[in-house]
Parts: sequence; C-alpha cells; structure tokens
Amino acid sequence: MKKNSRLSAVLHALMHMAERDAPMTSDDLALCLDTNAVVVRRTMAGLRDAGIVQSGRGHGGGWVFARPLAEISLLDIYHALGEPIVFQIGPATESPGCVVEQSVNRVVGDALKDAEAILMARFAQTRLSDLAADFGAAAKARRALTDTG
Amino acid sequence: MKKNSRLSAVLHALMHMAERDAPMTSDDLALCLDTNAVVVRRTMAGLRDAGIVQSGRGHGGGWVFARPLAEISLLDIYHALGEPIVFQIGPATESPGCVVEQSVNRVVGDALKDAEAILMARFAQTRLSDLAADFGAAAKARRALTDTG
DNA sequence: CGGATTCGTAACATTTGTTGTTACATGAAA
DNA sequence: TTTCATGTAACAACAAATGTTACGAATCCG
Repeated sequence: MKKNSRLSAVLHALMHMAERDAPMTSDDLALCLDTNAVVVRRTMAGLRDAGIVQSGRGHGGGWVFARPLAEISLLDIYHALGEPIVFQIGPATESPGCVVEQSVNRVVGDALKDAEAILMARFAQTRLSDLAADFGAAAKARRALTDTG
Repeated sequence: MKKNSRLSAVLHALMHMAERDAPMTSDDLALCLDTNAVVVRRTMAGLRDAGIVQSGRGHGGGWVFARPLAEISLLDIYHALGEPIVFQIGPATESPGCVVEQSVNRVVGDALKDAEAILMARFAQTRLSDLAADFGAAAKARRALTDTG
C-alpha cells in the first residue's frame, strides 16, 4: 500500500513556516513539499480547525501559527489530521464469529495497541519547538512565536 | 487503503491446523478464512519456504506443521511473510535534499522505529503454542506436534 | 468599484497495493 | 489413468492516497 505521508508532510510545512515570520501561501508550501497547493490546503485544513494554525485570504494572506511552537505537540498534529491509521497490518475481520480468529485478533491486536501507545506517548512529549531545535531553527522559531504568544 | 491482513489470516489458518492432526487442504483453510484457496497457497508459500509448514500434493495432501508450535514465534511468521510493512504512516520522501525534511524524517522515523522494535520484541516472545493456549487448544496442539517434534 | 490574490472545496484522474478469480501445469495417491 | 491437491501466472476488482482541474468566496489594494 501507499504510505500515508500527511504527518511528515505537514511537519515539514510547519518547520518551513517556523523559519519565517511572514505568512506562507499554499503555493509557497507546495514548492517546499514538492506537491500541489490544493494538497497543502487539504492537509492543513485539519490543523486550522484544531486551532493550531490560521489561514488568511487575499493579498498578504497565507498560513501562520496560532500558538507558540512550544505549545504544539506532535500528538496535537496527529489528532488534527484525523488520527490517520497507524498500522498497515491488521485483522482480516473486525468482529469474527470464529473463536479461533477472535483469539488471534486479541493477541495481535493487543501487541499493536501497546506499540501504538508507545508511539502516541512519544508524539505527546515531542513539541514543534523540539523539532525546530533539531535543525537549528530554534532561535528563529522562538523569536517568531514564543514572544508573541 | 486496505489493510494487510496476511499475518492475522495466516495465524488464523495455523490455529485451525493446530486443532487437527490431519493435513488441511487449501480449500479447507479457505473455508475457515472465508477466502480463496489460491490466496491461501499464496500466503502459505512463504511459511513453507521458511520451513515452518510443509505442503503435500495429491490424495491426502495439504498443509501440516514442520516444527512444534512451541518452536514457532510470531516473529518467525512475520519474517516468513516477507516482513510486511508495519506502519501506514511514513515519510513523503525517503532521501530528501531539504535539511528541514531530513530533520522531520529523523524525528518521526526514530519514533516509528522504537514502536516497531517494541512490536517485534512482543512477536518474538509469543509462540504459536501461546496462541493455541489462548483459545484452549493447548492440549490438542501438544498432542499433535510436541510429541513428534 | 474592479482587479488581483489567496484560501475552500468539489469532482475527477492517477497511482499503487491488496485481495479475489480463472486457467493451466505439476506432482502424488488410489 | 483418473482424481486430488499444490504451484503459479495472469488478470480483474477494489480501496486508499495523492495529483489535478475548475470554480466559488473572501480579502486587499488602487
């Protein structure tokens, strides 16, 4: 299956936004992500609804953060994207009648659930400011948002 | 996209095999799994190549275990299936030129890698005999294979 | 006001992976 | 030799993510 790259894509976009003070248009971001402006809007829509970013129309419009980077976790982003499916592997039947299949689903499902919990915990404790620091944009990001927030 | 259910499907099939002493044909298993015999053969092929099961043709043929259930881990099965992709979420670009994207990929990739390691560890420590015990087929399974192994 | 800019969104095409199906060859047992 | 069963290739059906086009709505600037 094709992988769902919305999480990585949106993080990439947000980090480019963090490098700038001014709003970035969907076309700007589409260039950064090597994709289409419509795809950018589609992906960012969830973040806007979640109050993570804001969009403005017309001249001087575009995308800006609605909160300081230190107050946005990867888990916030993940949820704002509609909680994309984490695992590609899964049961053949959700509610099987066969007790054997029920047993298999329970054992494998528990393992997947635990792994997912680990992942979510990691996402929860990682902030956008950490990500920005990772490539040396920490200072810029702080100047751009923490002061105003 | 559709989920990859081969792991669950093959475990379901193996547990039905564990309930019986006699070989089960692909048609038998296809009935259990509510699918097609060709799909069963296709999926089981990896397990046969890995020496986990054996297939026999002609009258009285079908699928049997090649090792005791206690000596087969879920990780063995997972590898035998060609290590299906675990995560549906992933990076947009594998080897990006953009340093920002590299940073994002590293952070998200590390989190995914850790979660995958947790999952693999769980798979490694879970044997088919554990699975069989989970639905009360432990006695049967032991009678069928541990004695002969 | 009018034009340029930019987001919002629906509709459709493209791509890719999984699963289902058909057809036929190969091997083994009765 | 007939029947049963696997091995495998080829193709169809289906689903999900992404790319593309088109058009509407809001905003800014002159």
